[in-house]
Amino acid sequence: MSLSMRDPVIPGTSMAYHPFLPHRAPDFAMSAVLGHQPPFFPALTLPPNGAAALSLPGALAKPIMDQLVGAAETGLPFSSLGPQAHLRPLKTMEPEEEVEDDPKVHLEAKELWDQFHKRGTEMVITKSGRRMFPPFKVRCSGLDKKAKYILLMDIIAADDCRYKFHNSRWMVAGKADPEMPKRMYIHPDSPATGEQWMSKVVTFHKLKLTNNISDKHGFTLAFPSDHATWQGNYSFGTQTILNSMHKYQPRFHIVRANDILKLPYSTFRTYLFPETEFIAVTAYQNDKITQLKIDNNPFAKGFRDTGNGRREKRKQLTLQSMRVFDDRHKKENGTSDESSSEQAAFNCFAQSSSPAVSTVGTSNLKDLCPSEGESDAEADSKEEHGPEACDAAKISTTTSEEPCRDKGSPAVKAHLFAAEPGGRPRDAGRLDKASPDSRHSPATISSSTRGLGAEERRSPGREGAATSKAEEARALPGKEAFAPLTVQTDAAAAHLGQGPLPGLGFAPGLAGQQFFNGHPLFLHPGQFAMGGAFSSMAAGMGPLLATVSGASTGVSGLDSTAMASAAAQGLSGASAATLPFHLQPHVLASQGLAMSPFGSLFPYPYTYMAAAAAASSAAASSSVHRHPFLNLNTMRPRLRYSPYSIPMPVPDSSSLLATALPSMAAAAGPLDGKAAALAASPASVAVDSGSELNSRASTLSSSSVSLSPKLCPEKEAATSELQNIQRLVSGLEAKPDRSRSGSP
DNA sequence: TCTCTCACTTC
DNA sequence: TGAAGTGAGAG
Repeated sequence: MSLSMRDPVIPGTSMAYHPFLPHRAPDFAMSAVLGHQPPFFPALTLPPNGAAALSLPGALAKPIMDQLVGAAETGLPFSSLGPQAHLRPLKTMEPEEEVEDDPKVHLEAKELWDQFHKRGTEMVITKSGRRMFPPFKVRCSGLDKKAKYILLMDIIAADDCRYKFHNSRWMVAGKADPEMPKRMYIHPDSPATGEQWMSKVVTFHKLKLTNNISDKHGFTLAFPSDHATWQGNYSFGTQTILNSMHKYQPRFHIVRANDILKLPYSTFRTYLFPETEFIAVTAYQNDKITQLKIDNNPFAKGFRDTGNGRREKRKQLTLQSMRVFDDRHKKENGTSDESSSEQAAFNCFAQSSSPAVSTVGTSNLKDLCPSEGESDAEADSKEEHGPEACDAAKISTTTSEEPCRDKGSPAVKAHLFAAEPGGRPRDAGRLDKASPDSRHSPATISSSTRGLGAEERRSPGREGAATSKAEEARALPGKEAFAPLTVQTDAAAAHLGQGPLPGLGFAPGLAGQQFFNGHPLFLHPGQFAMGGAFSSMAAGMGPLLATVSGASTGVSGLDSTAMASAAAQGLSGASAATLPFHLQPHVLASQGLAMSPFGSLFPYPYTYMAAAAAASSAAASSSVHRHPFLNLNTMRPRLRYSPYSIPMPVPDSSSLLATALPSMAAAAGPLDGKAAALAASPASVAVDSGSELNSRASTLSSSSVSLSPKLCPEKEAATSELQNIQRLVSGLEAKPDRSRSGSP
């Protein structure tokens, strides 16, 4: 399908825009492609000094501005420009010929992410910028070896809430603060061939998170246009600006294009990994997360119990305090049951944390165990000890904390697509999420502007999974179950001429524009940013910016960071090592370009949640904006999703997988088989609308809720007790240091 | 809550 | 050797 097949932008409603250019560029480019003067061009014009106005880094500004805005530099209003403008030849603006590819993305360091998700999902942001931890790393497969791809990442608000850490858990504390300008980070090695990308793990460790709205790592620009759609700032930079105490969801995008200029005309495949969702904080709130990072981040090695640094000294001090406390406690209270029990717990805590007592190099596991009580033991054991200690450490199958709190993938996913009419905090909805471990599944979001009928599908499996807590629980101890939910946006069909699409988060103005619908990059004008590519321009952006067939940059740098987490990952998972990728099908073709039909998506047995990522736009309502994938069912189905859901670890079902994906099944380990089994045949179920979705969501929610009661009491009791102990300890120390107390 | 400095680490 | 990434801790 060629670009010419797309419907023209509806005059006065929405305007296509190029992320790096004034909004007119794309339209103009399109006009060039179409070979005619766009009739809808208003009188908007670019400032003569377009390039300067954009304040783009030289390396970027040059090629882009020269080629796309070159005409503007002459002072000519776009409206007067025609195909004869100084734009690149039509040919170069056309999308590359269709290439057979079927990108799949596997989140690396998944074990670590899972632990991260279980423990509270805190991600530190600082004024100067902090790297993400766990590091966002993915492995791609299914790419066309010869074709070039641009890989991007951005972080979007997960909901409209502000959070607070209260009583050892995250709670909604109100409405979200105004959203920070969003940025899109382009992997510095982009563009690179599929072969190059697939040869290594793609890491985004250079992306930093900051709360400094005025950080200089970005390039902000203001558009001169009066048009509401174009107001706002675009920023590009190595750092993504986030609001502290707000929840975010990283997204990964694959775009097959050898030229950044083709981004607007290329298919965006967006992948979401629920377990990577996090709450930005300026200081750690949850000790468990701190511990996780200390134990897995090389740079924090100095704080490990096994180290010789300050941590060790501090621990010793703590030990002393503990002894004092212990003695005093005995003298004062004698040995009542209560004290005994408390003491027992305390001792457990202390002992485990004591290097002398704990197994070599595995002290942390126990530290956390008592401190939090909860089922974190499993998590802790895994992460701290790696696989070897993990199994043994799996004490609790109930993610006590999880059920009670607002986390959980399956439910999350359900919620992602559940309507939230009252603007109900997504988080609230999440209260009923099931534990994340049962389904950390990557969500794939593919936006498409093709004229397919809007449909929503859900795999039967999801329902079963949602309702089957037992199974979920069962799955927890062992491996992760995957609850796939695939959603495909079909912007074009969904609403052409229908006006605003709240469900998708399309700005009213964009509703009628299919060209860019479903394109995350374009649907989030205010959120677009370029990241590290600029900082490391020479290496990464050079090629990217060199429009045409620039020499493909190698991906040598992709794997540069081998975090300690890798160790943990490797340890804990036999799964990680043996598992083939957790592939994510995505499907979408942006702008009418024919891409794999949805049907082709379902065959993938993996857990995916495809959502309408693209949806949001600067003009979109805040909630929608923040949640492109939410409220999908608030209106007519605009999404086609297929939740593969769930945890139906039935051996037999694996056969299905094998059938569907012989090669994959063969390669996959037991876990995969399970995951596959979980994924019901997507094609088989075509949910027609939000109503069903809602009902399903409801089911999920209710089921989750019902489960909570069972899991919480027990856990809470333990937690409470532990917390009491912790408080006592805290009382003795200037600062509570749960994980480090120890006793002789 | 946030910011800054510090000691420590990796690379 | 030094730049840069860490969490702790103080303010």
